[in-house]
Amino acid sequence: METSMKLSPVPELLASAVIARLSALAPLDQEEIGAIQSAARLARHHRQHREVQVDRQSARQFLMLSGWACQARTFADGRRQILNLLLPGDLFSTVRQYEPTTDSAIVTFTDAVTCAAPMISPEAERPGLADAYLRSRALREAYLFRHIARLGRLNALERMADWLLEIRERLNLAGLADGARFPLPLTQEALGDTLGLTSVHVNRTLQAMRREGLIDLRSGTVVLLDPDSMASLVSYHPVSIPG
Amino acid sequence: METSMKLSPVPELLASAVIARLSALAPLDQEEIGAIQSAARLARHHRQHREVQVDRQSARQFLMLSGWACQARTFADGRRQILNLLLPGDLFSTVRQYEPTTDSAIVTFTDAVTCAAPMISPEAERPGLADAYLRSRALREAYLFRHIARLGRLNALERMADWLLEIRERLNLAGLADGARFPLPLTQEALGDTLGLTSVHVNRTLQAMRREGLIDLRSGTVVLLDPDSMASLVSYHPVSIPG
DNA sequence: CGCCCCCTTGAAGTGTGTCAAATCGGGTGG
DNA sequence: CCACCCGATTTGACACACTTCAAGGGGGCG
Repeated sequence: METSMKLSPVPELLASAVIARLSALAPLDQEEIGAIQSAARLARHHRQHREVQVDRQSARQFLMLSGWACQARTFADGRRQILNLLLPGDLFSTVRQYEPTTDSAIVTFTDAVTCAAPMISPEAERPGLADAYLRSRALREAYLFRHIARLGRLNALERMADWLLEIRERLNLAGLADGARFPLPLTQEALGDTLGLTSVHVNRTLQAMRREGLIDLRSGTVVLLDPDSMASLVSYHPVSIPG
Repeated sequence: METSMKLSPVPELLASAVIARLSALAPLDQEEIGAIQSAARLARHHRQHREVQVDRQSARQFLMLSGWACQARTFADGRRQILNLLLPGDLFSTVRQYEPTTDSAIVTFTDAVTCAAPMISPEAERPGLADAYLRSRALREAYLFRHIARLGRLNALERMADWLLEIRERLNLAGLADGARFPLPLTQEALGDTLGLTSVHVNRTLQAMRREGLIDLRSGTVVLLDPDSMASLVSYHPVSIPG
């Protein structure tokens, strides 16, 4: 409960992941960074395992300031599939894709903080921010494609390896990975819902990776002990958005 | 080879799928329809099983005038996963998501015809077209999410049922499905690459669906004999993009 | 201290993959 | 018009990756 409901403790720090990520995607000028920081001052706090409700009147797009969340689809019989992971620094929107309420929603894994994404209304005035949003959306699509290929064609070990490498890459962009070490605040059941596996098999897969000396995973933090051999296992290449 | 390389046989007919689909997404005025038809006059023809190369200088986005294609990822060992199907009327772009040439590309299943998507440069001048593009992109994302849920959590029979219902829905939007009957110009191997299965198991699954009286599939045309029970099998709801 | 959630492990079942061979069907050339 | 060919479909037997069911253990928090 360290992320309490009190208002914005130091907005500069709160927005650091967003600023790191977006300015890695496109250079931002001082005014643009200021716009993000003011937006972060109107942050919304979300407790863990809650559905994220944002009012679509205020904005079309939002920023994850901190915490982990996901878009997930739940089937009638309880099966669940995580569609898209939301990490600190990510830009997201809240289109309800399917009809009924059980279908698709944004749910937090941890306590999280979001805010409306600063608008880019006068077209030419904030070229960096517009460009960063554009690239952020392109990245998002690249990761959706990777997710599809992973679920369709990789086995459990490969899925896990590919996914861990992706998460490191994404956290790294937001300045949240320390080399090959990064936080992983998901239960094995949530991992299963992400990778299309049962939690039991996630457990066995993680055990296998530990035995092979590929990872060290303890108390919500993972270290990739041999990222290179993991990458060659699934011929992993970092995504790169041209032009 | 009936789609030959000769230039645009009656552009009005050529663009009919695009016009049907886009104007179903948002009402288009006469000028906008004219813009599509002129764009279709500069069509590019692609032979089946070829990679689609479009020059990104001419446009960012393109329209499928006719034919079936896909974006697919091929792994180093030959495994292949279809990421996104392109049907007549679809709007698509050609970002290379991954690095090497083997990784992700647009490939035709049949002979196909594409053209550059008419621009929407002066913002207010073509509100219908801009809106249609926006909704087209939202639909595309909804189908990507559906694809993910399918691959992650459905078994072979469910995947096939869900996918067939989706294809009918999409073809229907472009005016290309005749009730529950529609063309399906994919080999069982291509179906496998779409659904994350082997062609052998696709075959067995189709046999099972025939035995159950769910489908009639012969010579590139499928008829859904019992769409309702198929839909309840996977709790299928048509996608709907709000406001 | 005790509860609850999460992780861990085993044994058994099953859906899908693999390998291999036969058949079908449409297009081509003789 | 027939013979051939080659890719696509079909079928069977077997292997194995993953699921299911079930039980036990660990750790944090009230």
